[in-house]
Amino acid sequence: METLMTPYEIDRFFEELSALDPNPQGELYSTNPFTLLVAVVLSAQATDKGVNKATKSLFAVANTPQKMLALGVDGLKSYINTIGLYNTKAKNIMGLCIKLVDDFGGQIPDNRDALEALPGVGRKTANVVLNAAFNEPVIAVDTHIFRVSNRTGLAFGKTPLEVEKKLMKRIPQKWLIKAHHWLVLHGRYICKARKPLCLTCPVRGECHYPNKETA
DNA sequence: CTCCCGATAT
DNA sequence: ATATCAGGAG
Repeated sequence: METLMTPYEIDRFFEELSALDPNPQGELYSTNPFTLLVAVVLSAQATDKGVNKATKSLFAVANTPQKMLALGVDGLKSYINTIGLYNTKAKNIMGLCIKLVDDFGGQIPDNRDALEALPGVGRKTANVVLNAAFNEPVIAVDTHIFRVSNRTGLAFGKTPLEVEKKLMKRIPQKWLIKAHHWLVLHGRYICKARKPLCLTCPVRGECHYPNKETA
């Protein structure tokens, strides 16, 4: 049976991450809120490295909804066909651009309901935009944060939404905005899905993951 | 729950 | 060879 991190351990946990990386940045390439939104939609079940490779040339040509629409769905596909699930992503991005132009004057809406009403945008993507583009203290629970939370004992849950609600209650306000990036980066490079680097992990002292001696 | 679906790490 | 990657829609 796994145990939850104590409030004291949670504070230590983020103190450690803060000391190592005081100003954590996302690794998805973007130039404005619109390209951020598109990059996050493309990043579903894909590595950000692979997404960045495609978006570097795409965003040079199309950094607004209007310019994206001008490419046409097949033109867009020619840029992103190295990314998994690219057919549905291309369709969603075109629909998303139409809605941005028709309903929001080409701007990115700043509330979750409007964001989630865009094709291809669910709660996780909406939360990333709210956090990164509008500086709101929300946690977007992706595959990394879901795994890190359940492993370390930061928060347990069977679904991302369940984990998100618990994280919002358990993480002190002062860490909340940066916690999102810290947890994603920690999951990507240390608390990896396959071979977590427990022996050299900076937050080993606070972590409740069993079997970390053998990993 | 299934489908979408290429690149990369192991 | 297969698990995994800043998930979302039907």
